Amino acid sequence: MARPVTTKARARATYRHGDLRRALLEAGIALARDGGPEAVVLREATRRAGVVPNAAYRHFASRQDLLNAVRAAALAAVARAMEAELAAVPEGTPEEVARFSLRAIGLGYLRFAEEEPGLFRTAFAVPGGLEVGADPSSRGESGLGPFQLLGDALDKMVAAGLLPPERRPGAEFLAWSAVHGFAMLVLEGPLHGFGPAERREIGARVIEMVEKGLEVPRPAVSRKASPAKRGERALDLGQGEAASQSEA
Amino acid sequence: MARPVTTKARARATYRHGDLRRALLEAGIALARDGGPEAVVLREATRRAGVVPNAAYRHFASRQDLLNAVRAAALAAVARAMEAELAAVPEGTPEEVARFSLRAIGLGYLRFAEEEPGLFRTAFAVPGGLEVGADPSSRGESGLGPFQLLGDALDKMVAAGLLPPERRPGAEFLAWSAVHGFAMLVLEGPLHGFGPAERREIGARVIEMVEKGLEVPRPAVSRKASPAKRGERALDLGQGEAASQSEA
DNA sequence: ATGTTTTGTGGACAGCGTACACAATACGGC
DNA sequence: GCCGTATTGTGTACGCTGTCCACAAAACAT
Repeated sequence: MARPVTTKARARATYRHGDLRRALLEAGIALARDGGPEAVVLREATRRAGVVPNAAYRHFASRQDLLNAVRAAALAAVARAMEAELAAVPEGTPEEVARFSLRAIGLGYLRFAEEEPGLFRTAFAVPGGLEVGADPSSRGESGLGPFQLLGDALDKMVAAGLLPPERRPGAEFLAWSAVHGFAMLVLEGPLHGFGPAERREIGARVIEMVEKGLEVPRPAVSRKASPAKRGERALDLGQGEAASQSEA
Repeated sequence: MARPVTTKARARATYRHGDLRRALLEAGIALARDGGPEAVVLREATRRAGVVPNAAYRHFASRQDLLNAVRAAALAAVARAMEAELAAVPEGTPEEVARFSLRAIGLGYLRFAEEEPGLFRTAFAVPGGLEVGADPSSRGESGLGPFQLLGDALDKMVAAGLLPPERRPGAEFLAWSAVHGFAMLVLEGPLHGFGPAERREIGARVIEMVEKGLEVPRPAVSRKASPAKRGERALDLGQGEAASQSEA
């Protein structure tokens, strides 16, 4: 309602929608919010926009294209959740700020996963693949996406001397792995048996784990006892295994 | 081919398939292997089994039911990948065995994710939810599912004195979070820019992080400075937010 | 006012999951 | 061996989906 007609507001004819693209995007976001990515159905979005199915193709190349736009919006929402948490970080020494910033990032992430599971899954549980910083519409208020916000927090930790610079490269993946994995477990069921308080407790331990994992300069465990043969083949098994591993 | 006919092998009439359920399951597994869960299409499975679409309904209540069976098989495959890695753990002191068992679990998990992304995603990236130990057909050779295997490894660590007993509850979620999250990042794209060697390096650091995170008895960081107001409001974005968060 | 570009409509198609009625086969009791 | 019954695969059909095409209406440039 009250769409901004481009020239003269000839109120009778609804042929021109005014801002169909936005309407479709918002319908898609609403669908994703309750139902996740698979609920983003093109025809349903057009239905909600009060328009014939094919009209969508004037604004999105395909359902996947619409879904990508919804995903960008969901990523932006994740970024905003992080920013909201960052804004609550109290003043203090650079060390404190850095440490609590990292924590805030993690908490914002988990908070969003728990409160907006549909959008969260849309943002991340994507079959096709995920470009971390590509789409500019996936940023938060600060103009940064979730991934950049995490990187910033880690940079602050380096500056504050909490994270050895040589451990900085790849550190976002350590942090992201732990928190993202936890969010996935929460969403996918394994932690549904736990109450919210227990989940938060475990979530806090996950974040602690990240902090611990980043701080140590080198593993205390010597790898001397590591079996030689595993070092060689490492992660490639390759042939023969995949062929026979269907369930009998 | 060469299906075991139940009574007399009247080779001409193919009306009775022999073991359609198994054929459908294997077709479903094949579909999931290259294409992930969304590629498990009921009609295509029946096509591959050489049967009319509705025949599937004599063996599976719905597409979702077939998908669940495929998922169980995929979980069993994950368990077998873990077991294969466990079998390579060398003899040694209980501490060594315990530590390397945990590492083997993680490596097996990551190895499977990298080698069988389709099956891995089918096993875990499930919209509906995931029962960790429910289905008996989701176990490996040892009769244990992936989750129980991890639990066993952690129990071994407690027995070896590497993990304080009071930290044992919930520990599988810490470990699982980190490794599962890393696997997801590998599958979903963010780490596609890295070569296999770098991915393995980061994966190893993730596992180190888990080990570090489990060993420490209590967090060194006091939480005194945590902002109070955050406890109250938690996460309500609610109104007006979705409306304005589309990219213009 | 007129021609061009943009945007929404109408109709169609193949593919999907699934429901119902029906036919072919296997099995259990005689 | 025969026959009723339960099992399992077939045929047809419906509504849903994403997408293509030709066409019409509105907006814009001239």
